[in-house]
Amino acid sequence: MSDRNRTKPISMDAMLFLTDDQLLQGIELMYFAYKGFTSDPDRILQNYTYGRAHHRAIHFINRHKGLKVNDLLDILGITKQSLNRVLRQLVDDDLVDSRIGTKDKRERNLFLTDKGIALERELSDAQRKRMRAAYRAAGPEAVQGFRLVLEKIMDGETRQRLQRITDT
Amino acid sequence: MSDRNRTKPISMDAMLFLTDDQLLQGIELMYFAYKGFTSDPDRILQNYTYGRAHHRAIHFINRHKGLKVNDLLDILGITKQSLNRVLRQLVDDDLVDSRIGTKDKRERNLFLTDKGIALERELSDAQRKRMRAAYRAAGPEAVQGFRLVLEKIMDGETRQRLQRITDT
DNA sequence: GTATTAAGTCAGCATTATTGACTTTATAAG
DNA sequence: CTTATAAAGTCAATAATGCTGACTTAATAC
Repeated sequence: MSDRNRTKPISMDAMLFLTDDQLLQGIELMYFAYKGFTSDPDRILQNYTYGRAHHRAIHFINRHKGLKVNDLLDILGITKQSLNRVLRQLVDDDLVDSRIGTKDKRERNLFLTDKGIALERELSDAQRKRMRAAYRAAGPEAVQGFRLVLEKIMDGETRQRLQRITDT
Repeated sequence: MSDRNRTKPISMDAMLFLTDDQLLQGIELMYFAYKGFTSDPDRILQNYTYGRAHHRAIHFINRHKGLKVNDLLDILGITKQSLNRVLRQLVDDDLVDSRIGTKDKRERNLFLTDKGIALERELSDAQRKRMRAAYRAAGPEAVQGFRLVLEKIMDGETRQRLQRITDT
């Protein structure tokens, strides 16, 4: 019998349920949970002419009121051309207000209008309700763990980008 | 002062960090984590002619070897016509083997070929690596919580569907 | 023998993303 | 002051993934 076999009776991997199958289960869980997570807004958005892209724009404009177009592009990780169509619709439909920057007039600061705030409410209420129910059912400790793992799954790049925006 | 105010000094919501802002943070976390979660496979798939839809098909055919086309449609929650394009490509490219059912000859049982198994490996290795790192960094208790909350976020319908397939 | 089921197909359309090539306006650098 | 850079916006073409509707083929069920 080798040294290796004698000195590693309980591996770190075993403690963490890190068998390939357990990891695959986690991966699936992530997929299905995300599907549930987006299902409420998706259903609501069907009543409008909007899709997920609009939802995301509305969400982040609400979270970071007055953010610049470039910041939004940075957060979403999409191209200017991709956002353009969506943002133009939202501005045309009077959900988003695009104000010329006070310091630098090239910049546009984005805000939700009252109409935009109303839609944001409708969307996030549904999503919050689901999260609240899940949190309740799972309990406070589970929520702590949930958040911790999600943070670690995120790209480091994304984490930094978020930090940058939040600091501003 | 009303009874209600006196008897509820610390609410269940407060214990669970259920303020609207905390919930919104959880929602964002979910969005960004999912983005990170899919980034590795997405990068790999760019080297092929495939996308996320192909990945999902490959994943579930691997997880439930020999599953029927209808089962796969059920799991993915998409239409037959949507899957068709993807599945045909995978069969044409010799990644998936579609065998006529032994009991009911109308049915097709789906399997990965050696080539399909190789791609599945490449994709899931990357994803597992990320999950393993996140699990390690967060610790066993956090992982427990993570899984518990994700289960609760899922649609009840989805949970039942999964159960149905797993039992088979 | 007819109805139903499983699978597969074709056509057309919508959403969301991409790249490339520009324009306009405003600020920064020389 | 002129030129370079930067922020925003636009047009066109393309791709991936989903949808609905309308079918066909083959096999099983009644």
